[in-house]
Amino acid sequence: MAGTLSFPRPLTTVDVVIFSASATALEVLLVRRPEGTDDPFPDTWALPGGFIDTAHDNDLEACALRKLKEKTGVRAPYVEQLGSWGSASRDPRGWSATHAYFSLISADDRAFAEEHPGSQPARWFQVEGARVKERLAFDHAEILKAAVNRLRNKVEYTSLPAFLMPSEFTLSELQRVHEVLLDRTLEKKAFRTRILASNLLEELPRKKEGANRPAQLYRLKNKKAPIYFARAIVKGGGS
Amino acid sequence: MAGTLSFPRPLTTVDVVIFSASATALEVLLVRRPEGTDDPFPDTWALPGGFIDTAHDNDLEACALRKLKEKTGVRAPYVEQLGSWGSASRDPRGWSATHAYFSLISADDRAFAEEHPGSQPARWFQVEGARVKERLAFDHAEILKAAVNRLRNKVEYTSLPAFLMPSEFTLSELQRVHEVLLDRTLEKKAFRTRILASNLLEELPRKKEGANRPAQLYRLKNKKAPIYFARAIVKGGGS
DNA sequence: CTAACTTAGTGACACACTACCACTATGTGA
DNA sequence: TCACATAGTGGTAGTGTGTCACTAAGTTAG
Repeated sequence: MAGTLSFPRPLTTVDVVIFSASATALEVLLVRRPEGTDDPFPDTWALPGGFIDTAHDNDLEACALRKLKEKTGVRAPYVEQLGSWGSASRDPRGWSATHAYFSLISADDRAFAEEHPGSQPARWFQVEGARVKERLAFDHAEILKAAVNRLRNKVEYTSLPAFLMPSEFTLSELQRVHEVLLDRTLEKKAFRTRILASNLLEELPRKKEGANRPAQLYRLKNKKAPIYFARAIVKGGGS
Repeated sequence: MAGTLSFPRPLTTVDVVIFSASATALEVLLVRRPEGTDDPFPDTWALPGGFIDTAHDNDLEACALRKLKEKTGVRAPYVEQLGSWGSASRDPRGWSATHAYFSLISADDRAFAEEHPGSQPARWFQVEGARVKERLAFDHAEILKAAVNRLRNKVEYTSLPAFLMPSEFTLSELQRVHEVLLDRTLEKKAFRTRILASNLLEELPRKKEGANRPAQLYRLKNKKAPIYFARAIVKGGGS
């Protein structure tokens, strides 16, 4: 193992899959790669990310959080590592590896990204199945698919969807987000019992007024740590 | 984003946390780093791994499987990605990142590693708590801790421990491995009902003779894909 | 003012899997 | 043949989820 420093080093990047939820769909934030440069995939949508700045990023997570802050303005959202993808063929410039992160953004913070374009224009895209309609740069479609699958999976036994909600929300709204993510209806009573028994939420002293019976408002007790349920959601609801 | 190729590239490695189970403990395979070289952490135990061979490794997983094969002789064990660790400080040679994998080796294949030293001597070390007694190179103690925690967690709702068993085993043996991983006793009937109802095992037409009543032998129906239980193990057993 | 409508929220019981514990089964060795 | 050890089971309690019909509380149309 002498001369280890002489090993060729792969190109290394960090990419972030940033999710949010509209009223009817899961959405992912994508950026437009510039045209007229020598970089691959010009004028193509891609996951936010880029090279590690070895001079300023102390570690991978700091790098991911920096990119998240730049794109969404959010300082401390829910973030977890998704995995890494590396191969000789994923980047035309040579052997490359990316460290992919996975983030959930509150509905309150959805506007920022499209209003503050920064160096690259950004847009929310609806996720349909486990993909978006647009063609993505590199292997980002595969990374997105892994992120969506991971999220869908965790919906069944964690409280992750709660991190997509605005700061105050009703149980019905939370249920709707679950249903969008799982792509199936859930039974109201079972859902409410499960959530309320989990100690995830704090009841607020006010209700959301609407076209019908006002609904109790809640907020998250803990904005960063999810709850893990001992039992997964198994069955759906009617209608 | 012009001139992206000029970004300094971090040192990039792949490390593999290889677990097996003895009769009484979870064990991890470590290799001894050579002394008398310029490489950091000479004469120190470390996770098996090393630099990506960009000329021969097509992707990260292939690189991990190559290292696994070299160390354990096993071609297709259970492998999953654990995560990646990267920072300016984890390697004295500069900014470095490692892609960590996580593997479970059948008790049948434990002997190979210590009998075929290859370029570096290898040894199984007992895992106590989430660590080994020896000091490890780099941030490998942290990676090991993450791997142990992931494994412990998954024991509660997957069939992962089954991949640590020899090709034929009894339910009591499987339960003992669960108990070692969870560090608590389990209730026999509950455990057996859960496992048998899961369709994980295939009954063999023979029994294991021992000092007492012979026990039914089983083998895995699927050597690669784990089972995910809808409910986690919650409570323990007596004694 | 009242009825129809819509969404919020609950009561009561069925169901499935796990937990518990005492019991039986089948071998060895003194 | 009896003590002992481990394998394996029967029966029932416990706990969270699933089901569904019901009540609650607002709006809107007449």
